[in-house]
Amino acid sequence: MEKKKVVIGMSGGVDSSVAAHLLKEAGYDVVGVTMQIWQTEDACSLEENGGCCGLSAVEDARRVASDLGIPYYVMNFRNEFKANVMDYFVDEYLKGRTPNPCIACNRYVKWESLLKRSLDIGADYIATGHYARVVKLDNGRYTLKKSATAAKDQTYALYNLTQYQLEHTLMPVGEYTKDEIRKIAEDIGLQVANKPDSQEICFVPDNDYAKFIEETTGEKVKPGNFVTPEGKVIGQHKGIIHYTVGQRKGLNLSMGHPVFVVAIRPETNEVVIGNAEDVFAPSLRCNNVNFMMFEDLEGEMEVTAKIRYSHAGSKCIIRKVDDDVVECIFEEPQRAITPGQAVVFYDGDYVVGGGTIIKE
RNA sequence: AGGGCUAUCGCCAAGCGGUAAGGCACAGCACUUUGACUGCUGCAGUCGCUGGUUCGAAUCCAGCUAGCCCUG
Repeated sequence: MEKKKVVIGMSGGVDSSVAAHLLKEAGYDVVGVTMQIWQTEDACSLEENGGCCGLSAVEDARRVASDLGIPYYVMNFRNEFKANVMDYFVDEYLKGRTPNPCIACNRYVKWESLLKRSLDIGADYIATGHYARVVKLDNGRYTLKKSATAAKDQTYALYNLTQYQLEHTLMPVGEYTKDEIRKIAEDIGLQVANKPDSQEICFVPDNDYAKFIEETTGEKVKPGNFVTPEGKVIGQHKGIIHYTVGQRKGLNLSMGHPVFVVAIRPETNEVVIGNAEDVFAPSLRCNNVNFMMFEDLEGEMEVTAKIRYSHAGSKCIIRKVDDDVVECIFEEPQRAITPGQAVVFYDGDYVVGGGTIIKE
């Protein structure tokens, strides 16, 4: 029987490197690929920022592929990344919303572009170093299961995957803890064993995303008013792109007690400021919905929803209120429900589906 | 140019003769494959100015300056 061929997306980090190793051990015909996304050629050799989409990606990944004895290629996805991740990121902020670029990158770049090109060159699967597990349910559908370790689970950022994409995806790292992965990396002698995890937005290395937006658009954002929920003006803000719901730092508002961003109003260029308790809300709505466990949601369902990457999850009831709109009513009010962020529904360890949070 | 009140960190504010609390803001670090939240640490050699009393003053006294209020 012929070996199945799998393309592993290699970032040069520990996780994808070990994933490649695990696949090879499991008997797959493994091909390593690094996606060129935002880096310019001369920046690729810089030695900073490990992990997902870091600067030293190509150099490290090539080295790992060589160590593992697998073929290695670099594929250019700059256009796809620019259009679907960077431009989306900028547009969302300009609209007063808070995007999650990693989710967009996963969906459009990794699971649309990379998967297509991989299948084109004869692969059966693509694989990544995500902490998540692809499983097939009794009803024949594919879904994601949380990784073996609650401490590191990345299913949230992958809720968008279609059945077809899941059917052609392998995530071998999902069965292990981060420590186990590092241990394996050490045992097989990988140089990258101790590379730090990635963080921040990969294409904004200095973490000043507002500056990035202004450089991209070539325009300064307009300052506006900070207002209370009652409409009283209490100060001037630097432009709505600098803020997100729930934010406290950087407001430069000295009210005697902590104050937070409650909402952003792009129509009037206002940022609404309130107390800690004003940031809580009992429900949300989302669109761009994708379900994994079933074709479509019928009636009501009790699930656990995560409203941001590092959210423990909270019990709620979901139901459709329109063709592509799901309403989610929480048992307990949730803090900083933010338009533009993803909400992902879970049934135990399994991903039910998810969507993009919209304004109430 | 009569009378009263007030002047302490960017903002608010303790202090009432014994050697500058606290909150907010701000900064750094930790956490984090998004933005945030959170936690930890830091943050007035000086109390509007000038003199005086005292072993010792932000705290008492005098003058000056500034702001607020009342009466001309």
